[in-house]
Amino acid sequence: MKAFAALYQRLDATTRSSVKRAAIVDYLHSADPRDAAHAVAVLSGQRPRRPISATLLREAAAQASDLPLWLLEESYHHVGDLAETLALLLPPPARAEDVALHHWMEQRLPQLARAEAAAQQALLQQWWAAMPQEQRLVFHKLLTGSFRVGVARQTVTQALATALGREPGQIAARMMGRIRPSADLLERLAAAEQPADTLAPYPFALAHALEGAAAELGPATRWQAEYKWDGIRAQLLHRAQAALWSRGEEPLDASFPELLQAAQALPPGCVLDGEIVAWDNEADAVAPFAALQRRLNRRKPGAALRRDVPVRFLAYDLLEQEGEDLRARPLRDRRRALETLLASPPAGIGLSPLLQGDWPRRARWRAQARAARAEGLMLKDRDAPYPSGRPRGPWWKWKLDPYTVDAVLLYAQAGHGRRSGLHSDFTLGVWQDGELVPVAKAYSGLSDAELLRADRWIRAHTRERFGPVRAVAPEQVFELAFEGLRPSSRHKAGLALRFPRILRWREDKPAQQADQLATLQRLLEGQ
DNA sequence: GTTCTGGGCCCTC
DNA sequence: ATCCGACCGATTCGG
DNA sequence: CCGAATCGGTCGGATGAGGGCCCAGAAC
Repeated sequence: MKAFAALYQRLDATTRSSVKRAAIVDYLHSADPRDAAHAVAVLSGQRPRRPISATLLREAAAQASDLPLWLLEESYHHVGDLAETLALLLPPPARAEDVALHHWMEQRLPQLARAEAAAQQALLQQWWAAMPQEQRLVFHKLLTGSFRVGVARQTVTQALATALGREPGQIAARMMGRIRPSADLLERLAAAEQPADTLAPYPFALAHALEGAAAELGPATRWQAEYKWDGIRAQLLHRAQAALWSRGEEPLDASFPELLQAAQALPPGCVLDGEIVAWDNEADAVAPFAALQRRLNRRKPGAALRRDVPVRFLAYDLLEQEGEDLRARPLRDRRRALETLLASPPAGIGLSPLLQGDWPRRARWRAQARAARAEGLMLKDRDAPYPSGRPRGPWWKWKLDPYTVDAVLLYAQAGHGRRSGLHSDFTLGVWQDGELVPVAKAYSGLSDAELLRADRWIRAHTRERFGPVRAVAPEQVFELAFEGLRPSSRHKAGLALRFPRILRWREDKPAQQADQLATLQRLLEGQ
């Protein structure tokens, strides 16, 4: 763990990816392969399930440091990071022993997870007493689950490629899906042959938002247009078995068994890229995203739920056919192969239709997108291979224009991490019968300078404090942009905004001129 | 003792 | 999802 | 011609709403 803690410190001390890469390479060269395997898994975002609740952890830390719980909480609010707060407050260890990372991951953390509450705290006391101070932070990061050190999967991939002397592309392909952190992980990543039994997906192609006019992309015939469905992006594959993967590389097999069954009817050795959508059988159309959410994260959807919320996989790309990787072929070829493959698709799998026509015609498709339960259109270069990651050029999302609303700042709360100490988290409201009712929280959209100015204003105009939350004089108006509305119990207004963000600070506008709740309610009904 | 509720986490968008 | 800001590498600018 | 400024592309970090899961503690 000593070497891993040192690696963490090197990663944490810089924002330069070149330095981060070098630090990981150094670590991989010197670490025990068993430890390296776990380090790779953790750094690339594969975190163990939380072995102890935050409450028990805090209590144990309060006891170990002989501090009252409230003081620990207060310190946490100032530091903004639980793992760091605890690392700073605990007394120095009585003795120091170095336990290997793989031992922590394979023995001690599972042991902690299995233990009863009292035993968990006893174990922590025992471990803290023998843990070198500089290892605590990393240890707490492993415990709290929030292992964020600013290392992208890609950084880890590049470091692995350097350390193992392989192409980043090969490493990236082998890192897809779940990583098994066994002692031979590095060997497996470096091996010349891809294991035949893999059910791993391909790296997902992602798109940038289109800025400017679509016509600037060139002739419409070069661009394939489809709806941007409001569902869950996924790869559905059939190799030795069927499998379904989310964009975050989480297996979705358990949640959507009917899609797996459908995939088994496809010829083996094929991988589809597409969108899982909820389906309205009566209307024979896509159902709202909210319906789909009831299916997501279900361990085992019951028959009633499956009947209530039927789903479909709308395919729009074919990445593999008869075991052959098609990604290098131009989209027009892949699309043709996809249409042939799905000429008479199994129940549950559909073909996402193309939206033909020139740019003005496509602008009209886009204008109607909301009625089709789509968020806009996708525009894809027919001559381009399947993109890896999110490059600029081959794929664009041409979303609907967002709605806007002018809302009044009601409450503010301090942020975390980079934002700790700044009141960056705003709750905003609109008018109803002469009162302001909260409709949304928003932070993003202000520059650092504006945030600093807003923080100063908030401190000077606080009316009341509820713990970390301040109620402020209802004077400041912010223009919010959002993608849609839905009924909500979270906010007093009874509705919530989707993807709210601050467009600008309307310092020119008095609070009385902010928007009315009725306006938003009408918008919700009209949607 | 059983059921309800709220908070934290973690996934989607 | 969204957004801002920092960094990186390549290209252009200016002395 | 070479170093400095600039620019597009990427990456990192901090944040929204909603639903399921899990656990602890309260209510019945």
